[in-house]
Amino acid sequence: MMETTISTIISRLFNLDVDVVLTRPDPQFGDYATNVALQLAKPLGKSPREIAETIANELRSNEDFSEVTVAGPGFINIRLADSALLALTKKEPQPSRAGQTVAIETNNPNPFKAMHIGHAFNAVLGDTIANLLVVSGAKVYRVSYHGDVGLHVGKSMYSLLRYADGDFSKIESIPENERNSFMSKMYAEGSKAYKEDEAAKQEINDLAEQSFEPKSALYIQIYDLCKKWSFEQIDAIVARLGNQPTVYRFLESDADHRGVEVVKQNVPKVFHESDGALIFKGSEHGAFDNAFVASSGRGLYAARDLGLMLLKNEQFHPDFSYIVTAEEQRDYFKGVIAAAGLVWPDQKDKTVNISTGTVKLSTGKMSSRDGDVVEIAWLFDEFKKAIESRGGEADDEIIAGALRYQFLKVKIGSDVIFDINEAVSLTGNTGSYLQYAHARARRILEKATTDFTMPSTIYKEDYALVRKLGEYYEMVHVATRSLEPHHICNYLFELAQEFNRYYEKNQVVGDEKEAHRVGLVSLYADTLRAGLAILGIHAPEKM
RNA sequence: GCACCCGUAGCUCAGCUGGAUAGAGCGUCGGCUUGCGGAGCCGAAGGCCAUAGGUUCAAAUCCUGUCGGGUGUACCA
Repeated sequence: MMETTISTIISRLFNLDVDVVLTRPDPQFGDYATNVALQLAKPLGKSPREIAETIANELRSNEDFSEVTVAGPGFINIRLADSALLALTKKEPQPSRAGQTVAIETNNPNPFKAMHIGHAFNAVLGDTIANLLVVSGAKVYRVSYHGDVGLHVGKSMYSLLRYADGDFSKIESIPENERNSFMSKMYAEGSKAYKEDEAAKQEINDLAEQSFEPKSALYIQIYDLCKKWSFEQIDAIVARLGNQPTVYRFLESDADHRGVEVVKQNVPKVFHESDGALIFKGSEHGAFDNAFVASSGRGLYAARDLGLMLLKNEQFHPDFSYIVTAEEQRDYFKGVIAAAGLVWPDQKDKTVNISTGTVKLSTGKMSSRDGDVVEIAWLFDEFKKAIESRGGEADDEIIAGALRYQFLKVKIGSDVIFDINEAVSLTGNTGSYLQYAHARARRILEKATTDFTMPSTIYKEDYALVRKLGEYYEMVHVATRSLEPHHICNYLFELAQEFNRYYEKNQVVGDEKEAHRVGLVSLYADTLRAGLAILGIHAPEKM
């Protein structure tokens, strides 16, 4: 590592231990830069430039460096020798989580409700973070978790039972392609009745209770069928979005009694009785006081999350367990995680909540509570139209690429303002730009008339591109360490721009340097494909 | 009320373990196409990085106040 080389030199010269940080400066300055001399100025009582010169002198004898200069207030700028710069392009990302086992929820839409764009956002983020964990060497289990009990089930069942009117076959005969909107409608109607009609509210509460212990055979028939339909829909949509399949589906109905058991066993050590409910005083742990078990004795969402932790441990024994949720649940999870740490001290901080922003349309926030639902199938159709209007062919992989990129390019935690026209425009910093860039590069390789050689020298016109290619492994390291996919988006976009600049001025096929240039194109196309793969975006050969 | 998050170009966002002239996309304006895919490339205009202080050789980045916005605040999930 270059950093350690430099810090070794510093400790020899000045007898001081410092963390050397190398940055990528503006190309005019060099390939790497460090400001250690500025940091050392004070403890050494010398001028930073003088210190920088002393260090630079030592570095100049290193054969990996073609030029070491001191600039500005005392920056040390390093230019790499061609061989060293080319070596960077072949460097593999470090497996910083090798040996770790992790579980991560990569989707968790509730059955009986419609899946909207917010679910897609969450699923894409979870899946991409899972990809980052894989790249960093962890053994990754992708799981899902679904709320198959509770009030929302009562709302849907209210409408479903009315629709069936005692006859199960009326539900059973709903054609496959109408099921999603049918379920969505059933939930909306139940939701409306709950708000507007006191009698309906009573009935829905009872039906919600029945999601734990059904009272009629018809309830069970409808519940089981619609749950099955929901999961079929969820799996299909998630696959269409380009997510890797999950290996296990956890259900709240299974987590519930395990969680309640845990809570009851830990009164009064962790939980306390208050107004008949069992609560955790989250306010003493940076969260808020929250009921885990209701006064009725019924387990609540928080208890189920504890039960889920148990189930995950039994299944996978993960070193870390990641849960990706919207930021609204941040304090809630802070409380649950704090409680879990007290219940199981050896599991403390094992569960990590990654909070995301919200997807908003220009018209406002979208949710399944009001009618302003953006269905994912509709989004796919819009993308398809836009791509085809450009004369392109749009399959699901192309569309999912555009959609995923839109979600992933902002820093995790930020809101995504989803402007359908912008998302669909396909120009600029978009998934389609990158997919197109890749397809173009592959076409060049296809047309090449000579066998390519891996570049061994760097011509003047190659420099910017080669340097960018050499940043890949560093960028992956940053992204995997922080579990922030947007770094990859930014990098790939910059890389593609750099290549397009190169390609604009330098002919590849037919040029006397063809073999060399085709080698560069090949390196570029492979890098692009590798980066896109982490994002879960397909790199097409043609489009 | 209290807690957490946020405020960077007209719009949408990067940059924030402090460092050299604050970047990109979209939009606007102006160029480039007799060559491998123009979904492209080049250029211009556009910023007291909300605001007032503080720490520092150095602040968009750290600290504090103020203003503005968002989210959460137990028996929904």
